[in-house]
Amino acid sequence: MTPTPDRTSLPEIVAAGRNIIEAGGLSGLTMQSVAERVGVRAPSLYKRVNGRDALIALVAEAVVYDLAETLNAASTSSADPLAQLAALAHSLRAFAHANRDGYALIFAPASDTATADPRSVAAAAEPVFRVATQLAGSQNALAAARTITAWANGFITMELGGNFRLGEDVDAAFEFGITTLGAALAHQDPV
Amino acid sequence: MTPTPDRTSLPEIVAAGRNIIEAGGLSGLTMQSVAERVGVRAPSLYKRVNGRDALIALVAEAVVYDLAETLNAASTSSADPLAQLAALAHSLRAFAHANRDGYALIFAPASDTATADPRSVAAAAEPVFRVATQLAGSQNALAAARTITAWANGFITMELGGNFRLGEDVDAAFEFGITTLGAALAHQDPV
DNA sequence: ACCTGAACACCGTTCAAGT
DNA sequence: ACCTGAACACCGTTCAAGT
Repeated sequence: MTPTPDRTSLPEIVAAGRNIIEAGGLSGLTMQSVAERVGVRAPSLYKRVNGRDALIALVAEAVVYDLAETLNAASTSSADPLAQLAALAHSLRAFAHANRDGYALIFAPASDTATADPRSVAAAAEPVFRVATQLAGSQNALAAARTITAWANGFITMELGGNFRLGEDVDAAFEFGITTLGAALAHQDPV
Repeated sequence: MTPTPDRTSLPEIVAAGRNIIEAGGLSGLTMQSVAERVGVRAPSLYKRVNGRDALIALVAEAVVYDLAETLNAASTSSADPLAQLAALAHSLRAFAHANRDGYALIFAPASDTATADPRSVAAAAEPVFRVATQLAGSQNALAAARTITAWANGFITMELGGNFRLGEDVDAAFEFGITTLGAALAHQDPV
């Protein structure tokens, strides 16, 4: 007679998915593991989520949302464009290290893996676009922003994927990239 | 009595896996789809391969091997370091476009996905290391090579992942990155 | 209106039995 | 020595039946 009260919610499900991914990787996220975490049976999840891939996409979206907040905070730390670039790069790397598998979801290259909406990713990268404009001028802003984000994301992906040789000074290579890119972009003619 | 003759081989299995990935993505690669492709039943694959993850790793290794050949060929195209950098970048991008899902395997960021041996990847990147040495001097060679590969791979990953807005001039942004990086690295003091 | 058990199709993997 | 069918555990997903 009386309708059963809600035993979970979409935000709770997404949070559970995110925790599971960070603890045991993407393969650990099963409909059953998520259901168990929120105290429900797997079929019930389909009342709020379209399926596993849709859930993964929602998790990716949540990570991007957090990343946007992090980058926004980092971009206000200084007025000097070069210092701002460094702050953005460092906070991005720190975020990736703190959210390893969640971060991997954002730019997941595999064609079948569900991923975040490119528009959300672009929105999160807004602070990068602003500093690129200051550095290279509005004419080159977009290409400059692409160069920065591509480098930073590529570096972090390689690092987290274990593609740096043991004993390498990874921190130094990261600093080298920041200063090299910063100097090169600042040499562009501002328009 | 008489032992059954071999009905398939490891190279054939790896090639089948690679074709399947390129046609239908990583999720299309199942032990059954591979077995069917080589004319055998799924359990038979375990005579030559340790399991699905091991097979994926072998596919990744095969892709890296091809990539190494491609980059080696591109690196001999010119004597000028800047032209060589451009040639390497272009051939890497062309290779990634021609081997989308195979390329994604190389730097797969997901912690659980099987991936290529970092040493094979490093070997494939040898031509990049050489041009980095010429550009930035042996002192900065490693950090410079990291900057180049991180940028190029990050750019390609974003591009293949659909993380560029529609209507953007992606080719122009790629050229911008090449010239910017080339100029910046050449400004380093050679040692 | 939400939840559940049961069921279905499809995985990866193991293994005893065939040749 | 390689191959196979059968079996097992575990997925994602659907759906009729409960409250």
